[in-house]
Amino acid sequence: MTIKTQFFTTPIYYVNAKPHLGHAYTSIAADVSTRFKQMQGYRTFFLTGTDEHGDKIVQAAEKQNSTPKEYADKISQLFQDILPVLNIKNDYFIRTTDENHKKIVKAVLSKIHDSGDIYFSSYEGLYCFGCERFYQERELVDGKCPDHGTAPEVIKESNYFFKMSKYQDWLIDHINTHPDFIRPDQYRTEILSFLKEPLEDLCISRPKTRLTWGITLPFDENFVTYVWFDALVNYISALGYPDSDTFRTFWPGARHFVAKDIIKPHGIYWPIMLKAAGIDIYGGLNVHGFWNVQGSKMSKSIGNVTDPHQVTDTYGTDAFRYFLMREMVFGLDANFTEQTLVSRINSDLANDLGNVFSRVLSMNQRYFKGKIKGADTRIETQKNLSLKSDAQAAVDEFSMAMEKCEFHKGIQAVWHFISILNKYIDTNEPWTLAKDESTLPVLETLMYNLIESLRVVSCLIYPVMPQTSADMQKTLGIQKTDGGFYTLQEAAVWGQIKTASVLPDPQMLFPRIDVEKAPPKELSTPVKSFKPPLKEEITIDDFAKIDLRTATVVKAEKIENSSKLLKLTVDLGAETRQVIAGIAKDYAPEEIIGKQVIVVANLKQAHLMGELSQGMILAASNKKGLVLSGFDKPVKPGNCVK
RNA sequence: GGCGAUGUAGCUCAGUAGGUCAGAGCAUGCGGCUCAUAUCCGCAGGGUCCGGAGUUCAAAUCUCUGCAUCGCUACCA
Repeated sequence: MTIKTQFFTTPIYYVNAKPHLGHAYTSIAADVSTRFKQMQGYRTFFLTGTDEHGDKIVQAAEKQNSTPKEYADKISQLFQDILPVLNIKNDYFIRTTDENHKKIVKAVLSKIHDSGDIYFSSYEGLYCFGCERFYQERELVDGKCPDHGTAPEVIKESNYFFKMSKYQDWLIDHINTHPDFIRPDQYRTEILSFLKEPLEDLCISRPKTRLTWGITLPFDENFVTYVWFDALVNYISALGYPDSDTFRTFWPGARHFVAKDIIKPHGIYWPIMLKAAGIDIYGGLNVHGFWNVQGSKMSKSIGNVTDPHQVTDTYGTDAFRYFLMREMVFGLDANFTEQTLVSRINSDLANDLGNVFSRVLSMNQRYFKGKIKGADTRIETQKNLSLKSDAQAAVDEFSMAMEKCEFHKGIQAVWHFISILNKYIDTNEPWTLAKDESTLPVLETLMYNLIESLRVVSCLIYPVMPQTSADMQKTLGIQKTDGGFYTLQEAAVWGQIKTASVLPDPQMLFPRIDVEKAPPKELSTPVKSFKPPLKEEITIDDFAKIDLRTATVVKAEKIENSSKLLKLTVDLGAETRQVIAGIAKDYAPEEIIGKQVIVVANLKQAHLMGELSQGMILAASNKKGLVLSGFDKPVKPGNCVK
């Protein structure tokens, strides 16, 4: 018989930032799924890694006076170092700067190039030589580069393009015929709706005159490959595509864990790349949502906690893993707060799991000095004391949910079982049975069933909390060597705890966190950071170039077909001008007439929606929208503002 | 503006072949137990299921419309 296999991946993380909560979640989810698949008897391969090429890395490296490679080494190491901290067991860690990866990217590119799906083409764009990049019209400030203040030049550049459009219909069909291809469903719909529009071909190169930190195209020495083409190939290069056994064994049915922001490259580019290269399409995508961390509202302790190192240091790895898996519905966004985390730890882990474990084993200690007595099946039937079917139900529900990445439901199934155990104890009152010699056999049956149930619980929590699972099993005297685990099949077999063995005193699995004694909130100063980050420092001379003037709005009207833009006529004293302002969502034309505002008066004029704009009015922007600048006393139009 | 999603108890959310679907967990209050990490068990309070209209004998659940929030996108000088 053939052993079933499963390949799971995380995205390769871009090395321009340190690992944070989002990275931790994706990796933990993939790790949990991997461990679960192992419990189902699958052979698994779990891949993670870092994405290390591109402009941003070069720039970040320059800032630190190091080379791109040195910089990438450093950040990549951070991602590698956090894996053991989160108890993630990956089979391989790939880096896009690995020689083998580069080789395979080239091989795939050659293959697609040979088959005619890559073509050379030139296009025109606005290019700033200072930044060494193209700008979209709308990115420019005053028609100039926002960084250099110089007007970008229209240049013609040639690049290689990948004919994605050719495969659009094929992809739509593939998604329709493979319901599992993108999960959960909402993201499948999203991709399909995106595919209703014609796909544009993908630019996959950068000339070396602009970027050298990348993989040279195999068919043109003067170009490097750009962005996704390099990154996505990691999923097969890591397995040793094309010839290795590992690739042959694990590639079929591969599933990629990704956050919702990168479903386009994964759901569209990647399958088309594979198709074009004649490689089997991966099995599917598991798409998850974002963690919201309420930025500035958070106290320091909470704020720091979003650093995975901090939170695991404070609360432990298993508690962190549990919280992430329990709190987020896979696919939807969720909130991360320290308060919720602590609440989960106290109620679910300490009060429920930890307490029932301690409760049962302490009783067994007290009544039988830790010795495991057996269950009397006759008494069990008579008094209806069996927990077997409840355990089986927990295993079944757990399995069904985990299979679909419904981690929260899987966990709920286990906790429902724990709740049954508590009720079972309450109903049968072992402390009463212990007082009467004649009911000792009933007590023995009771205790055996409870301990057996703890065994089942210990097996089921393995994917989410491997360490706690092992700790429980050690106490129960059933630990596997080498951090092993029980398969679902093994776990479900009732009656495995050996009678006559003696269990030690239980240790406390999860101490309660005393909320009262928690660090006083007022002591922790909020860590606020500018969002978006502050721009580069400028001098007073730089600022002096900007000519700000007071102005009065004398006329305002909506621009047809525009949802954001208002056409304003402003009085600047010396002259009146027409200014197009993107404030229509927050201000009705009539309500701003007569308002005094600040205008950037020496801004180069531009056209928007066909309308001339001779300046720009200043407004504060926040989440809710825009608030116009103004003055607390009336001023004459045309005055300087400084 | 376009496309999509969401809107159910104080909080986080379950809940569609439309009829015990008005629920769970946490939080709150009361009662009980004492084996356990002041844990566990039971009970209670509290909701116009975003508003409105419609289909139906019957709608949180279907249709339309409005409002709010979020995401993507278009034009944010």
